[in-house]
Amino acid sequence: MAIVKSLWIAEVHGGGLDGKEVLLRGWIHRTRGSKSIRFVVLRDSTGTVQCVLKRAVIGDDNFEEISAALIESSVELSGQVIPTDREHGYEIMVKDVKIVGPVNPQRPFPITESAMKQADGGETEFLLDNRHLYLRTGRMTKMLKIRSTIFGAVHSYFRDRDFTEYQAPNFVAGAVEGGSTLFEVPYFGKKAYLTQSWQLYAEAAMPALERLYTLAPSFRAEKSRTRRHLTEFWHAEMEIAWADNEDVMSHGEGLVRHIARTLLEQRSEELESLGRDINTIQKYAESHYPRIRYDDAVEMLQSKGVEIEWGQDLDFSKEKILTEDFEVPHFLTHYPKVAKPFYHRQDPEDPKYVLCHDLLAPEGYGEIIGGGERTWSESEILQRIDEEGTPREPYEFYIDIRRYGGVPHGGFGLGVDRVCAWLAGADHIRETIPFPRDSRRVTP
RNA sequence: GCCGACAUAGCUUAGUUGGUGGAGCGGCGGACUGUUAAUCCGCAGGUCGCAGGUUCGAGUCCUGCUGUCGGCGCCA
Repeated sequence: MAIVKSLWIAEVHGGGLDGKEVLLRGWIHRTRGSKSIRFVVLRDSTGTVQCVLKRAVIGDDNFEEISAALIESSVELSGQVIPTDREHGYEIMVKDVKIVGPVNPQRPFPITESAMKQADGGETEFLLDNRHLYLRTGRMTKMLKIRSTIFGAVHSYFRDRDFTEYQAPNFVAGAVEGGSTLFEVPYFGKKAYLTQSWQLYAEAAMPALERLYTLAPSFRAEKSRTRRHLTEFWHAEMEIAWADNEDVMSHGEGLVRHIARTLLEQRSEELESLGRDINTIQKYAESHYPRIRYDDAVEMLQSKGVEIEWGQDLDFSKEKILTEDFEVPHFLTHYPKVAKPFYHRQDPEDPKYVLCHDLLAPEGYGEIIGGGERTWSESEILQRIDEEGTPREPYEFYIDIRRYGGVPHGGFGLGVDRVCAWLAGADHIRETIPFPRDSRRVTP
């Protein structure tokens, strides 16, 4: 082919190429035609364009070949950009075409219109089994771009504020919380576990870096069957020295707003084509996120007739009722000490509570952040561990951080996939990650 | 861990009180010089998830198993 430089399809639609000859590379999205004319809708990572192939122009051999080519065959073609008043804006009047990677008619591309029909806002077993092929369909492609932008926004938020990115090991010896939800892996004759959180290791580096963050996978062996749980999920976590619960919360709010703002700037088109109302995201990007104390939340629930006792953790069914009253994310703070693990610092003003917070996303998406101020003095941490009945030994290194110049500090963890699901308006967290892992699926 | 559904062609599905399993999409063949999920004609494609049972006869009724989906708990 005479033309060397290939263009993106988005560049064609960008205008200014009327009458110019271009080379495009991509995959056949749709194809239809008759004995002497063929229409191929070509797709690349930037969009689609209709290409018109006439037998009289490209010759019999080329014409037969392109007419026989199935959906998802990869092709390279060159032709003239022509404006059209039909649906597409611009088309390519093709002069030359080459099939690069054909599709065997014995095994046509399995993801058909009928398979996709069910996928709109949900996923079928078939599409999950064929995830490697589903990725290239429009809905997943948009989701992956939104996801990438969110990941980028997490990095830019922290880096613009002088946080240092810091990595913790993924193989660990113990749990952050619970213990029942750890994935055990054999480790040269010993037992190791996949990390549930970066936090304990982050606290170790807190006196060195003071402001640190990570964006890494966490693993939880929960047999959860819900639309907001994965066994392998992406966790954006931060830890900051000389900070109290309020300071940490304002970073949580800042980060989420920054993510929403970045999406508006860079992915409005994708969001809208997934059916998301931009005004909704605008609200999330601009509003202040209210704070409610646990006690007030319990009262609100009781006034709605929900049966809840003080001291009980707020489970999802109760979160859902709470979120009905809010149009923007909101923090729940000051949980009862009995409901939270030892690393949450108890409130010096009332030791029944701990200085913690959860950020709940509206529209029924629920918890996206969990964080708070850490128990930072040696005496308090020993007291909290002992009163929980937790053995001290596995936490010696954690206690050491307090023995050598403990300072007030705190941090939070944000479920990035949950944020993707919420902001993109996905029905299930699985829609937001290329190869979702849950208690029943590790393939493909 | 608990509760509830579902399983029919490559995909999405219809299938009546139990009586020889249909369709649309996709594929193949043909028609058509501008289509838009192109259209029109034709063809192929099924161990009705698996194993038992009831019955003259089971996709349909019963039991068990497997798989999947949804919800709860747990959490991000």
